[in-house]
Amino acid sequence: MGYTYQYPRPSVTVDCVVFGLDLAAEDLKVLLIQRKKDPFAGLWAFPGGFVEEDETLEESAKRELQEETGISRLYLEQLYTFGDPGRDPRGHTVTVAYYALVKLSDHTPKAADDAKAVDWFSVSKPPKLAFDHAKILKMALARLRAKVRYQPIGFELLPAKFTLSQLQRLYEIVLERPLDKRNFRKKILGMGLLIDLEETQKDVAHRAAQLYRFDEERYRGLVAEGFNFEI
Amino acid sequence: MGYTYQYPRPSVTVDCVVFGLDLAAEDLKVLLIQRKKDPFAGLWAFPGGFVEEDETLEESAKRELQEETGISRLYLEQLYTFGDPGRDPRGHTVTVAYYALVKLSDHTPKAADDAKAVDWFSVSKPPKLAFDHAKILKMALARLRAKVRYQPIGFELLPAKFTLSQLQRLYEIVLERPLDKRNFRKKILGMGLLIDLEETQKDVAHRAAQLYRFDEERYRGLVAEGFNFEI
DNA sequence: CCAAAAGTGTTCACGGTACACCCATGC
DNA sequence: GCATGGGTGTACCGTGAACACTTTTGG
Repeated sequence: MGYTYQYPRPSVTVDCVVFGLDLAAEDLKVLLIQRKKDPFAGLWAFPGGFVEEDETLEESAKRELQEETGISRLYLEQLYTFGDPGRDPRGHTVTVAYYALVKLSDHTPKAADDAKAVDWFSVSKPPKLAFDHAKILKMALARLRAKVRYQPIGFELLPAKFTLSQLQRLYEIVLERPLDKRNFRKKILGMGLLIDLEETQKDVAHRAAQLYRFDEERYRGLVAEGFNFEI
Repeated sequence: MGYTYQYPRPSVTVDCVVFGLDLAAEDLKVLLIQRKKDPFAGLWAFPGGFVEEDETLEESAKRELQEETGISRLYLEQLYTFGDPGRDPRGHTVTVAYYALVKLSDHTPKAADDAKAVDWFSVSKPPKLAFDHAKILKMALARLRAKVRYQPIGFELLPAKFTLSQLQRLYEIVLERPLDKRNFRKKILGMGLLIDLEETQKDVAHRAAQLYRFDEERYRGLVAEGFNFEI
């Protein structure tokens, strides 16, 4: 039994580079799965797998993520397609890579999954990666760093309610450079995209900060008028 | 005869959206091929075809372009991968789309190719396109318009020697808005990326303009120092 | 001498950047 | 009362935007 074609066909897979922000450790994390089988048994890889019939690439990416990590709600965007022959020793495989942003708080420990080793790693010192996943990670990071500056995707990494300091720390972690507090607040509040929730942090050992949420609706409205988000 | 696999596999193709700049007509053009066979016989499509074993996606794109249009030297960049089931009525086909920039002067008539209808069309009024190529064209245009502003790829569309007015017209055509002549010159010359060839236009019925060429080497040097090109 | 495009400076407004202190809260 | 982060305003500078006339060349 099998499927026969006149010409050879490469396999098509999707891979997801899932980013999460660890505010406590002030670190950007990536979600990886440890491979049980060869090739690259023991090394870590992005969640992903074969594209099935009758599903779009994005559906495929979401399905694999759900199956392998239980993650469902996320920001997902196509990154790049890698198809060098030799990138998979088992045969020509073209992989469509996606990158995803999730709220780490929604998907914390994960390690004790169904016998599968799934874990978050610092993007700055990841374990040894299978296939060409180190190259994919590098490209995903570059894309995230570029995109976070001109699209309000950073909010996808934060809890729904966040403080201005958390938002600033997010940008500092992703962009790997310090930002001036007063200028940051002036700029971000000036855009009018944050809704003051009239609610403050609880259980902090210092003055409690104001909580905000991102005004998605207003953002769409402003974009329609030609507004450009920029940090 | 044939190739048999345990699971069904989508076909993998590449498609190239080739842009050329028609300075005489002040128009941005795209290179299309008329389909002889069904599906979509008679409609126009981007050059492209199946990815073969043992070639990278980019090699594949270049090979198809060479075979179908004779074009070889060009700027080529991956655009996006389209894989919706149903985008090809013959079966699930994933296509990795590239976009390319060529110097139109090097590839002018083309129409009288080996019985194949190949022609340049204005991007603003293309003919009816096969498959989901209208969607791909739209995305390629958006990418070009965005990228031309922060990467010096526009030069790929101009002859090696060009005048400042031609360069300005290029940006005006691609961005679809007028630019101020004095500000444009101030900015572009201020970057120090143009080499004055100490040579002027010939055979023009008005004051001959100075010719320049893009200083690729200096651009790479500046980028290494953290320079960002921007129009 | 006329048509056509080349070439050239200045002013103004705005946004980015630099920078330091007081405030509220919990322990 | 002290440690910890929260919250605030102003001055300067550089860049982007607006804007009009003179020069050169060929026909």
